[in-house]
Amino acid sequence: MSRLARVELGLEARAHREDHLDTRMWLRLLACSTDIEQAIRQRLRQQFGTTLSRFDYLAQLERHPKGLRMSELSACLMVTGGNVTGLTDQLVQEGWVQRTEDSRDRRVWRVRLTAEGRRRFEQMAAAHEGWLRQLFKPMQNAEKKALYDQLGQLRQHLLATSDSPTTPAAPAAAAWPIKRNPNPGGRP
Amino acid sequence: MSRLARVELGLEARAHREDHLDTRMWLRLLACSTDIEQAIRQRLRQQFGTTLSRFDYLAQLERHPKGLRMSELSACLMVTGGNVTGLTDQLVQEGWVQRTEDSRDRRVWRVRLTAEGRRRFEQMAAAHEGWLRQLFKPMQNAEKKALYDQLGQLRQHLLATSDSPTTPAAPAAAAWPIKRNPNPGGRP
DNA sequence: TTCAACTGCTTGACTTCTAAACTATTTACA
DNA sequence: TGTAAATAGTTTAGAAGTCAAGCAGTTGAA
Repeated sequence: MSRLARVELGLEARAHREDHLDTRMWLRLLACSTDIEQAIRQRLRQQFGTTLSRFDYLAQLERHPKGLRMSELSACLMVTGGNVTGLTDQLVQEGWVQRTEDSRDRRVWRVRLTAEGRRRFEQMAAAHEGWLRQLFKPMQNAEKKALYDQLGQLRQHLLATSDSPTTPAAPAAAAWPIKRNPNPGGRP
Repeated sequence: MSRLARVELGLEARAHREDHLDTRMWLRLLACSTDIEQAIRQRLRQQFGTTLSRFDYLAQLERHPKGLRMSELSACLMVTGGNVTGLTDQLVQEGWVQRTEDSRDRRVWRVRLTAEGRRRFEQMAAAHEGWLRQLFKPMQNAEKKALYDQLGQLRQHLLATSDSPTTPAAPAAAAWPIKRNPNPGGRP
């Protein structure tokens, strides 16, 4: 057994037997996700010298040959605009993507893969799919399909809930009974 | 609809229709996990002024009243040792946890919750469970149970696979056909 | 037509995580 | 016993993320 398994299944160990099913489900979901993510991250780094964020970024562009705006990338990748600016700067400098101006609105950048970027991304994508095939090899196809469908339903619920006005995104001014880090901004 | 949903379901948009089931399953799993994680993170920050990492850290300690070694925390939390050192420093300074020496081995620290830390954590844990209940409210109980079981099987497979010698953790010296960022370490 | 409000992106200060090198201690064994 | 290897934890440089402030361009209403 791996070291992780010996120490009570990692993050999932947070679940007490008496915890609510909701909590146990979430911790298990998180643990699976983290396991896989770390495996992918490691392989991307070792075999391609790149990171998961960059891979995700390129993957979105590959889906959209006409390019995407920064703000669209930001939404697709579920990260902030500042982050997209930084990633784009790097990838442009390394020749994977290019920024082009939008003729209608001079504020916007349209980003797309370069030919070279596309070629390289396709290699990574093929490897990526292979890794996943290997990771999920022990699962029956029916199992996979069932899990895929369950997750689809969960996602629907989540998206629906997140819009509902019954979930105030931010309680006007939340009480903060807890002292914040008195030294924000790095080591002494 | 939320902004995210309009833009093709976020990370899951990476999935082509023709992608292998493995890929689609992973992207969907990741998307669910990210959605929930961001919701929890936001609430922890707004309502308790703390972070998910700290919450996870405290949760592990709460499960282990006798305390844990740094290395055990590192394994449980699935993060590196350096990270645990940093989190511990903060939490000690803020009075949530305490380090005590191990009498048998002077290299090891045993970390445990302070009384105050435990008291405060319990408040957060209660809120946390409430948030999850709300997030998963639209799901049927049978659905939840099914998903929980599916994920359990997946986790078993993953842990088993990660140990198997057929998955070389690190190919001896991987080819790096890709030029690394020529300017490592920030902006020009 | 002009100016206030909005939008799209960038910047800068900061946090959190990683990987890898380092220190201190323990263990194994010749 | 003495020393090499292993182990526990810390440090450091760098990646990647957040948030908030700022700037340039666009829009809309007086």
